[in-house]
Amino acid sequence: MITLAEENYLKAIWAINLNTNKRASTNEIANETNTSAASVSDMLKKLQEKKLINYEKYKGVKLSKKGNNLATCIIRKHRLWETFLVNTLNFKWGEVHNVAEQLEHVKSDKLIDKLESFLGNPRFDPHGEPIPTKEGKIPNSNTIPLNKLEVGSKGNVMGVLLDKKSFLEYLTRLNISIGTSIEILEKISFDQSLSIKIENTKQHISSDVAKYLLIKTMH
Amino acid sequence: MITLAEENYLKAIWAINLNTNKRASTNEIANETNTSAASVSDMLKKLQEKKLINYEKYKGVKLSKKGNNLATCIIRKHRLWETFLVNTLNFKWGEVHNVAEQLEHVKSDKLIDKLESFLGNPRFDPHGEPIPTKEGKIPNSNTIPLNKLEVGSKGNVMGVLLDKKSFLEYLTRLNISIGTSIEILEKISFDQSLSIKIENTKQHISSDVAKYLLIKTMH
DNA sequence: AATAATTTTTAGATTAGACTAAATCTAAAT
DNA sequence: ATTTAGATTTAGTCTAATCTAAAAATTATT
Repeated sequence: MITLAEENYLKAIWAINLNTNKRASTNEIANETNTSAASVSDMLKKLQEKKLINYEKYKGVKLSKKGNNLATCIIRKHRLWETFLVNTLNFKWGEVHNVAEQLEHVKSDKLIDKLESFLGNPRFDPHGEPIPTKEGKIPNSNTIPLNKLEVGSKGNVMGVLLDKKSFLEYLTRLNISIGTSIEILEKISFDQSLSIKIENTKQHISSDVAKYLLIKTMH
Repeated sequence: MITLAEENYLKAIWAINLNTNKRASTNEIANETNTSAASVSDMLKKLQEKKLINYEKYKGVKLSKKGNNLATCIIRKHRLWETFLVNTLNFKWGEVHNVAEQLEHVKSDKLIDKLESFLGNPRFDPHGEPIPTKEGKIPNSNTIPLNKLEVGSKGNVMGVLLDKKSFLEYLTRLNISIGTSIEILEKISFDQSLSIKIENTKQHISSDVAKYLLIKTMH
């Protein structure tokens, strides 16, 4: 049986592995889970014991096949619950993260399957992130972060890479949500900030914001 | 902050107080929570410390005002989630208890309020049990257990007093669900078992079954 | 009323998950 | 190649929630 704390560590390692594609370090995990390096070190031994990760002292960790399946399953639950909260219960997209973090740990395969079909088998959650299938496949959205696009490109916002309240509320203030059309007018070479046209209004955003916005370009 | 274990103890005490209307004993609570009397004794001190119960050594416990409010709130969540599982996700009424026991601990007032209004502010759950309101009021159903009725009475099943899989599956086999019409044909004085007519079919049930069936009589 | 049976509490351990502080290892810089 | 800075692990505590076994209190029985 897997505990709640273990699930949260797996999720953290999954997120680090995903972004950087290299072994997660003890400090990175401590940072992601808001715990101390010492606690992480303890927990890595337990997860190794349960064959959920590949761990060598001082060398960082990767999820094992088994650990990856479990983590993917938790992400699946998180994103389906977020979809439920926004689409069915009319939560705003910035309010759902904390609640979904609790709901994702509820243990019942039947529940999540029935929830999925009730929601109409969605492939993306309200932030545009792909929802893993029951088999663990992660849909491809063919999107690219806004900061990787060239001046002149046009496209639509398909998702965000950061599920953080302050970020999402800022987007709302900028009038940006899923589907919003965006065109890059100018890139400032000094700080990589961008002048963009949002639904025909000119705005200026930092590169920090741009890197978390997923765009599907037109071609 | 209240922990998961504390919530479960409050629920257990609530259930015992409800049925017997007297102080819950250590052993009763241990039985209800599947723990040892020693564990209960420890926990009662903590709950007393937090002013959630009135506890005197060797004298049993009652919920305090504060403890009762909290317990009612948990029951409310449990019953709303059961309603969701049955009405929205099409679970069978015998399958929902374990899942609802997990969902009831999710902490978010907004979630439970939105869920309630999504479900159409139901007053009774799929087992016919009253759902406490946000203010803690418990709707009255004007029902009476089947074993308290006299021979010749007619009525309809409005709920069950036992949320246990084997019991609910047996009811399904007897063709009994919420709304089913029932008439008492004969009561065997030896064992208090009953001959009843269920939707025009004759059946025989034990007094153990009868006492958990809530009937609304016609008059 | 004294004794027996039962219930409840206390005492002492255990486990999971966290922490701080100290020790050890790795990697970077001189 | 040392030294040093930074990362990681170990050692030792702590708290919450559980347990068993023993002690104490209450209740029931003769």
